[in-house]
Amino acid sequence: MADAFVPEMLGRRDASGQIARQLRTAISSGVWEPGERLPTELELADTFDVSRATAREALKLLSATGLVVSARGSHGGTFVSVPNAVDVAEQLSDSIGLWYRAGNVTLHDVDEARWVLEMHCVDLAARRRTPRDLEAIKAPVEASRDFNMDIADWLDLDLEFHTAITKAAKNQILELAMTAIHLSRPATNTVFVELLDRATVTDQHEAIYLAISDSDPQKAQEAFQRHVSYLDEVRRQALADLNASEVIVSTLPAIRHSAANRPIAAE
Amino acid sequence: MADAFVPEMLGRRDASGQIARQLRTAISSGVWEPGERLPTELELADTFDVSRATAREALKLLSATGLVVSARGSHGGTFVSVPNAVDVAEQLSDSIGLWYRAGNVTLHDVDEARWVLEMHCVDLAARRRTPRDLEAIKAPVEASRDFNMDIADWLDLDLEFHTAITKAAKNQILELAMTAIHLSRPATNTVFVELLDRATVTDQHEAIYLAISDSDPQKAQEAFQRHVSYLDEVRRQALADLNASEVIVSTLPAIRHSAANRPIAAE
DNA sequence: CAATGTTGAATGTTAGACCTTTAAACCGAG
DNA sequence: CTCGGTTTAAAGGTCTAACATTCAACATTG
Repeated sequence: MADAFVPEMLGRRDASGQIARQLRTAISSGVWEPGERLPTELELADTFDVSRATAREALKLLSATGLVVSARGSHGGTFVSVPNAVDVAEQLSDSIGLWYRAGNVTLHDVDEARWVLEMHCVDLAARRRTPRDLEAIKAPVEASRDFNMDIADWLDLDLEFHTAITKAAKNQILELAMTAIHLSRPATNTVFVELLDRATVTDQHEAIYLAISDSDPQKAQEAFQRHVSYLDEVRRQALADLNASEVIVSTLPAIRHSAANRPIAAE
Repeated sequence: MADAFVPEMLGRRDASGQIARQLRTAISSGVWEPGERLPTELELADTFDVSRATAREALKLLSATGLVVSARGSHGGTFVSVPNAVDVAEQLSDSIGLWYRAGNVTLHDVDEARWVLEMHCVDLAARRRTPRDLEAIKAPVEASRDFNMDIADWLDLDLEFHTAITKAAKNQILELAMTAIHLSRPATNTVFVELLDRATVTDQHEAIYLAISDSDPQKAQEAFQRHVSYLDEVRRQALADLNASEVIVSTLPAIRHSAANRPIAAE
C-alpha cells in the first residue's frame, strides 16, 4: 500500500480542484497513512507546475473535510488526519438541512431514518450496555422529572437520553448517522415538542431505560416502539389541528422487533 | 432571505477558517437560500478586512463540502448550492475508510450498520416498490446467473442489486447511508467474496426479489436474513481456516503513528 | 545547567497584476 | 426592426513576490 504518489497532468480548468482530487485519491488508496506528512506547498506547486497559492487552495479543499490538517513551524506541514466524527456529522447535517430546504428530502424521510436507526440502537444497547452506559442513560431520565424546567433544557435532556442510547449500542457508524440526524433536528423539527406531555414522555423513556438495564432487547424495542407511536400520534394530532390539507401525513413503518435481526458475527 | 448577514470580528489565527465558519452558519440558518448569491470575493475581503486570497480560501472551504459553487463571468459569483448526494456519500466513505485504517471502526461495525440499514430497506422496498423498481432489482439477479462471469463483474451486479433495493425503499437518508457504506466496501472488505457459492447467493437474491415483488415485507426480511446468515457463515469459516493472528494483520492494519509523526487533533 | 536568543523551514497572509469566462449592452448590416 | 457579431464590464482563476507568524532545533549566555 505504500505506493509512491504519481501526479498526473492537469487539464486547463480548475487546477486546484484537480490537484485536490488526485491527493484525495492518493490518500484513500494509502499512499500516505494517517499521521504522515504530505509534500510541502512549495513542493506540490513545483510538482504540478502551479503557483503556491493554487497548491494551497487544493490543500484547503482537503482540510475542509478533515482529511488533512496543517501545522506551522519548522517541522510543520500538511498531515493526513483522521476526520473528527462530530465534524463529519455536522457536515452531514448541513447537507441534510439544505436537502430539506430544497425539498429533496421530507421531514418524513428524516424521521423514518431516525426511528429505523434508533430502533436498532435500542436493541444493541440492551445487548451491550455497560454499567457506565446505564448511568448515562438514567441521568437525563431522572433529571427530566422536574417539569418546571425550561423547554429548551428539557429538549437537551431528551437529546442526551437518545445520544446515550446511541453510544451504548457501540457502533461508530450507527452513532455517526444518529448524530447527524440529531444535529439536523433543529432544522427540520420544532413544532410538535410543545404539545408533548412531559410526564408521558419521561415514563416512556424510563421504560426504555429499564428494559435496557434488564438486557432485554425485545422489551426495549417494544418500549421504544410505544414511544415512537406516541410521538407520531401527537404529531398527527397537531397536523390535524392545523390546516393539514397539503401536509403529507407521516406513516411510520411498522418496525418489527427482531430476535432474528442480529446476524452479525460476534466480536 | 430571512435575516441579514452580520459578520463578526476575527481573531488573530486562522482567518479563512473563521470566515468559512461564519458563512457556513449563515447558510445553515437561512441567510441565503439555495441558489442565492453570496457576496463577491472582493466584497467579503472588504467586509472582513482581509485580502482577496484569504476570502477565496474561505469560500474554497465551503465549496469542498458542496455548500457553495462558484461561477465565472459577468454575472458569476458564489452561490449557495444543494450538496450532491453522491459527493456527500463519497466524503463519508472516505472518512469511514480512514477511521477503519486508524482502527477507530472495525469491519464488524461497518458490516453491522450495513445489515441493519439494509434490513429496513428491504422492508420498505417491499412496501413501496414500483414496477420500475422491480425491474431494477430483477435485472442484476438474472444477469448474475451467468457463472462464467468475471468476479469483478459479478460483484458489480451484486452492488447493483443491493443499490436497487435501497432506492426502492424511497428514503433519501437511508439511501445516502447505504451508498456511503457501499462506497467504503472496497476499502474494508473483499476478502471473502471468492469463497462464496454464486448459485447460492443468486438464489438468495432471487428469494428477496420475489418477496419484494409480492409486497411481503416479512417474507422479504426473512429472505434477507437468510442471505446475511449465509454470508456471515462463510466469513466465519474463512476466518477459522486462517491463522487468526494473520487475519488481524491483513484485515485490520493497526496503524500507529511513528514517533516522528505529528499527532493529529482537529481543533 | 538552565534560561534565553537565533535561525531555518514551513504555513498564514497580503498586495497587485494579469488571464479567462460570461452575459449583457452595443452596433452595424440586411 | 431584427439578426448576428463585437465590445465591455464584472466576476472568479491564477501568478508573483513579498512579509508575517509559528515552532523546533540549535547556539549562546548568565
